[in-house]
Amino acid sequence: MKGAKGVKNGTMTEMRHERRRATPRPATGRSANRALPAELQPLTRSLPEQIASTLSARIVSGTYQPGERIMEQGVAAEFAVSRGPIREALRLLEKDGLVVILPRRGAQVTKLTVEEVREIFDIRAALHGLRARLIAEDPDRTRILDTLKPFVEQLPKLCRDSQHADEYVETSFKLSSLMTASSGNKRLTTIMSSLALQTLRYTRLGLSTPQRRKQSAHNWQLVTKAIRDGDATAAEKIGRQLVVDSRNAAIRELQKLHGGE
Amino acid sequence: MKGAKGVKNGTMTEMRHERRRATPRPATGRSANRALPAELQPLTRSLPEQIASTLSARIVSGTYQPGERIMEQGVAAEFAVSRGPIREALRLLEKDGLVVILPRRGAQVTKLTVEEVREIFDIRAALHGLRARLIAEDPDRTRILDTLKPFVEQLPKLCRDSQHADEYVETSFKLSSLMTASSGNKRLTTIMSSLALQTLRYTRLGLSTPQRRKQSAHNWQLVTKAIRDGDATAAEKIGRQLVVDSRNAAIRELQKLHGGE
DNA sequence: TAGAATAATATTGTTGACATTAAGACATGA
DNA sequence: TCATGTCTTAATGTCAACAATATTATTCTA
Repeated sequence: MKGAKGVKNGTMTEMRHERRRATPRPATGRSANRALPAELQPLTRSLPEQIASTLSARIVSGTYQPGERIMEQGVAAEFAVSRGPIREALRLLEKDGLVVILPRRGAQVTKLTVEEVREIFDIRAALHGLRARLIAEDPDRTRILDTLKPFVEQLPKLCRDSQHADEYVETSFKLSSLMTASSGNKRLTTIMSSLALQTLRYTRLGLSTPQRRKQSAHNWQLVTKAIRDGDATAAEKIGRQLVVDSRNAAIRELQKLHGGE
Repeated sequence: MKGAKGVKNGTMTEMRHERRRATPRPATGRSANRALPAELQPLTRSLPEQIASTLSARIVSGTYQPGERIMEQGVAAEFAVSRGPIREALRLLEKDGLVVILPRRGAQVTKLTVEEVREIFDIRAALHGLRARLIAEDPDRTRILDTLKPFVEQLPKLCRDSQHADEYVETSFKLSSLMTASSGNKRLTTIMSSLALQTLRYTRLGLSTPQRRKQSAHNWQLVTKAIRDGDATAAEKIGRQLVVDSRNAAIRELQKLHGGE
């Protein structure tokens, strides 16, 4: 009952001794000793970030179940590093809301109640509204819409066949991410990405029927139109409604499965 | 140039060996081996949490300047612990957006550009609107308003004298926190507390004149009234406007100080 | 002197060992 | 049978030392 713990995914790529080449360094020579050069983010992802990324994928994909404990030494053994970097990685996941860390009890995959799912969707709705309004008010909105166009047009094609359900979810997720990034509000991007990731499995649940996908695709078209028209108020309203519909569908399916996930 | 680093605040209270008593444990006897008992949060704050709390106060109060680096061994020496707990504490602060941690470069106090301040206030505005709407739709809203009443009534008294400026900010901050907690959306509470803390210094800046404080107090009364009337739409609109006014004032003062903080 | 290469130093990253505590197993007694 | 207490086990918390890297200071050269 002791060994045979880890290796839940195939990504066990010996992260130690990776010798990631230091940033090529633009040879400016001069060292900016001022407080923060900021701007250029590190090209080289740190070890904890790499580990967090892997674990994140497992959580979102369901390899790690909600409520499941993630224990440090198991992960440490798997990645062939000590527990230090694992702890950092878990803190990063906590920042994204994917795990909860309780003192003396370690990390466990976030497990949301129906009520909490509803709460997060409410927040997302408000922020989606804000996002739609910001873009609708942007003079550059037509250029932004052009980059979104292929995705919006892709959605209706993926409605019918249940075979393409996953692809639909993925496309709408990308569309949403791209749209958020286009809003020009960096902090909003951070928060919404985090919330979208936390609710991705529930969003997927809510998009399991063709009708719902049709409704979703329709909503996206409406938002796009309102933005193109520059109608900020309408864009905000529809953007919010899009998430509210998503929320209702998700909760309906959730309660169909069991009373209190 | 080596010694004499730390001890920026008087709170150097030998945190090591604190022997915090374990949670009294409700003596249920039965051990729940299921995944997460959840609910009851640990009564005993962990060492990193205590340290993070102290550092947080210093950042918000300005003892640590924006952009300033916080180096691990300095803080470790001050609190008489090793660097491990300090790192965890810094991660906690990062989660609250009070510091930024860059790989190989450590933690530095978050320094916001005017544009970023505007962004955060925009998000806060949307969420304040959501909050006001949620409460206005709550059947229990009158009871909630009763708990808020003393604060709302306190505000106008603190408008005139610039002497009470700090007290005004503090009172409105508490009022806002209390109101968020009353919204019933726990995740919203987390996010808004974090954003409010990040922008506290700018909110303070925006409330430096008596006129602004009068405007703010008036807004609070309007929100309260709309909520009492159960007018969710109005409550949302005013709740949002309250933050927009706060934002505009803050940015005005910020640009009065210098072009690009 | 200015600028670049180089050395010195300070700081973060990682590790393995140990301390502390929680969870489960077992035994005892009502 | 159930509750209580003790013991065992396993996990997290902390530490100090070392490795890798960034930053600063120095030296060298044009």
